[in-house]
Formats: sequence, C-alpha cells, structure tokens
Amino acid sequence: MKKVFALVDCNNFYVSCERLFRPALNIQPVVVLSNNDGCVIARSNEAKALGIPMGEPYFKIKAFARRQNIHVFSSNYALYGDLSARVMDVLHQMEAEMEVYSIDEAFLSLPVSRNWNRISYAAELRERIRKYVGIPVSIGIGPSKTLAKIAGRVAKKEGRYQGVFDLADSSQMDDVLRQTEVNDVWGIGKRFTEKLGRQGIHNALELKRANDAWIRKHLTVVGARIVMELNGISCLPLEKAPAAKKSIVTSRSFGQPVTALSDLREAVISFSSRAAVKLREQNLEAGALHLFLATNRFGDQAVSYFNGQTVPLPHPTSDTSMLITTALRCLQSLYKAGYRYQKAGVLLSALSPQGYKQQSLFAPTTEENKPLMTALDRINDKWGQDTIRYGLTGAHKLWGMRQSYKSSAYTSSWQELPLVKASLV
DNA sequence: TCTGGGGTCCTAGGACCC
DNA sequence: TCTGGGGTCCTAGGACCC
Repeated sequence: MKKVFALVDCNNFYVSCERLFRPALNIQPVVVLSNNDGCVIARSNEAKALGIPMGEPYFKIKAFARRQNIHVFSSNYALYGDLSARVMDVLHQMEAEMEVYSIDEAFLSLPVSRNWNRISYAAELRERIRKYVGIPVSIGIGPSKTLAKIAGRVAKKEGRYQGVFDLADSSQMDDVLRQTEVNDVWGIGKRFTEKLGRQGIHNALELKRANDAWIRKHLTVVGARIVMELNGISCLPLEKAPAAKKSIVTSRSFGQPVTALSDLREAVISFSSRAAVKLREQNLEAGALHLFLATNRFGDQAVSYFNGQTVPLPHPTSDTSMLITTALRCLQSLYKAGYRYQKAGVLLSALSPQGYKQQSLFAPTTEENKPLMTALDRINDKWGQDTIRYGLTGAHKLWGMRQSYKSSAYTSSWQELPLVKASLV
C-alpha cells in the first residue's frame, strides 16, 4: 500500500516541559538556555513575539529579559528526556510505523486509503499526547519527509488548522511552497541559502523547479535529494531502528576559564568516565580516542589555542580506567601553560559491538575489569550518576557548568518529586 | 565577566599500491 | 621539453540537523 509521512513535532518542547510543572507560566514569556546558561535554545511564543532570536547569547539579553519579566530556565535534560520518552510511548501505542528522529520529533508512516481519514487520525494522536503527557504537538503530513516537515511548519504557525496540516495530494502544495523561504526547508542551511540566493532561488517552489545539474554540482547529492523530496519523490526512508553510533562525544564548556593542568585533569577524567558509561550503555567498545582542548573561540585570537590528538587504543575497549589513562596521556602532550582554557572534550571512535574484535595475544587485556564496570554502572544507575566515581574528578570543580536557573528533575528523581499540598477547610 | 552539545553525511585531497 | 594511470583507503573540513 502507498504510504505518506507524518511529522509529529512538540511545540517549543523544552519550554512546554517546564510549563508542565509551572502552569502559571502558560501565558508568560519563557526561555530555556543551553548548557552553561550560554544561549537561548527554546522560546515560548510570547518570548518569540518579544523578538528574542534562537541561539542568542544570554548575556546579551539578560537585562532585557529582566525588564520584560521573561522566565528563564537552565536546561534540564533529565526532565526533557523523560517527557520525550512518554510522548514516544503514546505514539508507539497507536501502532503506527515510526522513527524517533530527535528528542522532540518523530516521523510516522501512514497508509493512504480512500476510506481512512488521516486528518482525524492525526487530531486524535495530538489529543492523546495532550491528555496523557500534557505536551502540545503539531503534525504535518506529506508524501516525503521534507514535505511533511513543511506541512508541520504550517500546522504550527497557522492557528486555523488546529495543529494538523495535510500536504499529501494537496491542491495547496505550490502555494505553500511559494510561501516557504528556502532556508526553512529541511537540509538547507546558511551556506546553501546564500548559494541559492545568488541563483535567484529564494523559496521552496523555486528550489523544487531548480536545474538538477546545477544543484548536483553546487549542493552535491544532498541538495539533489532535497529537490526530489520537494517534488514528492521520497528519498529519505523511515528509519525504524536507530542506527548504531559511529562516534560518542562528551565535551563541555567550563563555567569559568581554567589555566591549571590539575583542573584540566579533573575535567578530562570526568569526561572520559562519562563517555565510557555511554559506550557501555550501548554495548560498544572504542578503537580510538580523541582529546581536544580549546580557549574561548570568541576571545582575543592572539591568545587562542585549539588542539586535539587522536590515539588508537591497543584493542577495542569500554574500560573506564583504560580510557582515562589514554586521555590523560593526550592531555599531557597537548597542554600548554599560560592559556585560559574554555572547553575540552573526549571523542570515542572506531566503535564496534562489545567483544566483536579479536583480542590481542600480547596486549594487556581489560577483561578482568568487566565485573567492576558492571557493578559501577549498576550502582550509579540505581543511586544516581556519580554516586561512585573515579577519584581525582574533583570536589570543587572549578571547571563545572553554570546552571543558575535549573528546575527540578520532577519525574526522574525521588528527591525532587513535586509536592502537592492540600488542606481541608 | 558572560557565546551549547552531540551527532551525521559528503567531498576533496593525500598517501599508497601496482 | 618531456615527468602514467587507475584504484583504494583514510582524514580533515564543510555543511547540515535538533
């Protein structure tokens, strides 16, 4: 049977998560900040209306936010991750084929049939998510993922459609595409927009009709696929199972600049430990480790330093102490005194399933550490991250993140459950 | 003072081989 | 003056996404 795609997209997701536990904020301007309280990464409609751009550094709007009574939150991924899982559960229950595309989006594959009403199905989905989880969503429907994305924008923006817009076999197709700026098309970013603009291509309809050879030459096959998708020819299939990871990164900007090697060591040990846990969660082992250090990229270029080092591991491993030792060796050779470091990170690559590669006959094996790693993960799973951790990750954490406006882990920590108070009068 | 983090895919170019 | 050609593999960098 022929299929169409539906995109289910949570509205202003992080803001909606915060509002769930602070309903008084439902009509107030709200923003959520990135790690380190750096940039604005989610805005309520009221905050958008006040002109706060996506990605704006917080320090630039701090005074304005205070004047306008904008409610500000540090990001709280424990909360957002849990609510995301609940939204995805509701979708699963509807028994459609689905792809979890990101923390706040999922694609569904819907059958095309004359005696079946897609719009009322989508409306029902939307209502269930509102009722069971409390998060508002928009749903766009189209013959390709790219068109479903465009339909989703219409669903979100135009109140008259009540959160659901169907672009599959729609007579409005070209009108909608004409009104969609090219940089709002999925896969067209800043650079492609500039290139297209120089060719006189400014909206999605013009892109749909663009010359294929030119697109292939200047936007590569990536661009050619987008053009086909705009023409209703689906090139991007529904990925029902998540693909195995090819790399795992743990990196952070520091709450304040760090100069001492000892502080960097703490950070590097902490990032390596975290990366190792992620590796084990996915039953993977790494064949190589990359460590990088960076000073503030917006600061004075004369005193800037960015460097990284990749080293192969003697054999694929997910052993925390092996990864820490390797990362610290990199740090030793990368570190230069006198710089104000702002960021560091560990990247694990050459990933393979656990136990997949043959062990070396001569290299030291980490096999005997497996029970220790398993025990460590179990305890931290049960009692919370970092209940047991490697020494030297530091108690004072000079390098730790700023999170001045964080809400509670309402749904994933017994200590932080919301309290409901009632009294009988 | 203060500018996120974690990913993917594609291409060009260098190293190396016969 | 003239300095092969074709193939593979790897990596760095660019572009994009949420």
